[in-house]
Amino acid sequence: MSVSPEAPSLARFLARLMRRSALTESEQAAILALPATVRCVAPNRDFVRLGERVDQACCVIDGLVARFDQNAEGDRQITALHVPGDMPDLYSVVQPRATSALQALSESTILSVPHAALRELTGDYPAIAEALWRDCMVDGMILAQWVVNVGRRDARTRVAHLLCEMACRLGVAPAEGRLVFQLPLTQQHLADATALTPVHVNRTLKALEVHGISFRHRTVRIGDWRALTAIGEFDPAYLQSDLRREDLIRIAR
Amino acid sequence: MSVSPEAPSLARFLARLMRRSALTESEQAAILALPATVRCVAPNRDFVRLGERVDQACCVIDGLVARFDQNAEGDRQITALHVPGDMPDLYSVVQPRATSALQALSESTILSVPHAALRELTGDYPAIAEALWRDCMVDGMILAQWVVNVGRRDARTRVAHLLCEMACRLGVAPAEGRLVFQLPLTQQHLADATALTPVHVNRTLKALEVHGISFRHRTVRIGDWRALTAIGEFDPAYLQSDLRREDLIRIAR
DNA sequence: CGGGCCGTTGACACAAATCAATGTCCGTGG
DNA sequence: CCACGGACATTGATTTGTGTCAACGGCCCG
Repeated sequence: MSVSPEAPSLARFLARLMRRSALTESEQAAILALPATVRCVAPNRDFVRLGERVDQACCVIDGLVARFDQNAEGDRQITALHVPGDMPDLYSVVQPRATSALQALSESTILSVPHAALRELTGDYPAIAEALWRDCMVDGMILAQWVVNVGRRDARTRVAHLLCEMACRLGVAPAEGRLVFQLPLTQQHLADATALTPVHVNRTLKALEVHGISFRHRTVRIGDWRALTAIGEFDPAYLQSDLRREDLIRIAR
Repeated sequence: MSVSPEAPSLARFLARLMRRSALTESEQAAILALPATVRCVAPNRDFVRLGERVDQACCVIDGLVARFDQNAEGDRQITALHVPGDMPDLYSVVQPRATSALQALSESTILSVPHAALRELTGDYPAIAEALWRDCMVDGMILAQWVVNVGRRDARTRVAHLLCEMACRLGVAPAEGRLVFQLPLTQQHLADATALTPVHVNRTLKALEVHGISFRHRTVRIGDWRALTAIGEFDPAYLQSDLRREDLIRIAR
C-alpha cells in the first residue's frame, strides 16, 4: 500500500542505465519518450507465464518482482529479484519467449513498454542498444552470484548475502552502522530465493538475531552493516553499481 | 590432444548465432572477417583472471572452457561451461571488467577477438548487435537453469541434468537410444559445476551406472537417452536451440 | 467469530559433507 | 625396465546441516 513518490515514469530506469552507460541528451530523451502503460499487479500471481510469447517489456515502478522457475516436482526457485527501476524481462526484447514466470511479491506497480518501440530505439541509437545489452549483463552477473550463493554457502551466509544484495540494489546500504529498510517479501519468498525451506529460513533468521539482524513485518533491521557483510561474505563488486570512469564506454558512431 | 577438424575460424560461432538470429549475407561476412588470434590454453590455469580488465573476447574452438567463481573460503563454483562455438566472455564487450575467472578444463584452443573490432561491428550493424545480445541472453537462461539445478535438485538428478545439457549443447544428443560422447572434465570439475563434493559425485556416478549411464576416461556412455532425461528432469526448451520461425526476429532498419 | 496466511517450535529423518585410507593409471627420470 | 610421484578415482565410517512432519500461535480481514 506504499505510495509511489513520483508519477510513474521511466526516469528511474534511465537513472539505472546512466550509472553504467554514457548516454547523450537526445538518447536520454528518446528513452523517456517511450510509450508505456501503467499497471498494478497483485502479489503471488504470474503476470508473465512460462513459455508465453510477450510483446512488451516491463519496468518495476514500485514493489518487488521475482522471476520464478521450478523443478519437475514443482518446488519453486526464485532466480531473480527486481527492485524499482529494474526491467525484469528486458531480455524479452531479443528473446520474446519467456523461459521463467514473473510474479510480484507484494502489490506492485509496473510500466509496460512495447517491444516495437524499444526495437525502434535500438535500431536508431546503437548506444542505447549497448546500454540495454549491458543492463541485461548486470542481471547476468547477479545471477552468477546467485549460483555461488545457493551452491556454496550455508544457510546463514546465504540469507545474510541476500539481505546485503537487496540493501545495495535498493540503494539504502550505508557505509557502516545501522540500517532499517522495507523488504516486501515473506519467509516463504526468502526460502524460494535461497533454496532453503521456509522452516529453515525461520531458524536462520532466529540465528541472525544474535548478531543484531532482524526481519519482521517486512522490515529489515541491521544493527551493524559491516557485521552483516562479514557474515554474508558480501563484496558488492559484482553489482557494477559504481563503475570507474574508464569503464564507462560507449560504442563508436 | 584432440585435433581440431577445421582450421580455427569463427565459422562455428557464426553457426551458433544463425540458429537464433536472422543475419544477411553481408552481416555474416562481416563476422567471419573479424580479426582474431589463435591461442592454446593449458587446463586448470586462469586465462582470464577475476577483476581483470579485458580488451578482447574469446571463442572456444576446441576443448571445454569454464567460468569459475568462489565463496570466501575459496570453494570453487563453476557458473558456466562453454563448448566449441561459444564465446564465454562475449559479455565483456559491454562490461570489460571480468567478474569471474575463465579456465580451460582440458587443453583447449581459443580465438581472441579484439573488443574494438566487435564494437565497430555492433555500431555499423544493429542486427549484429542484437544477435550478440541475444547470444548473451541464451547464456543467461542456461545460468538460470543452473540455479534451479543447484538449488532444487538432488545429486543424482543434478548430475543427470548436467549430462543432458552438455550432450545437447555439444550437438550430440539423439532423439532416443544410445549415446557415447567425449566430455573432457574430471569428477572434481563435475563437483565444481553441480555444487557437490568430488566424493559424492563419485558415488552419484556409481548410482547412475545402474541406469546404464557411465562416465569414465572422459567418456560419457548412455544406454538410453530417454531414461537419462527422465532422471535429470531435462527439458531442452531453455537452450533455445530450435527457435520457431516466428521467434526468429531482427530489429528494424 | 472464524478462517486463512504467516510465522514459530520441536522431534526426527536423511542426503550429502567430511575424514581418511587405498587403488589405479600414466608420464618421467634414473 | 622399473621406481617414483602426482593426478584422479574409489570406498568406508562417521558427522552434520538441512529437510520433513506436525502442531500451535498470532494476526488480519471478512
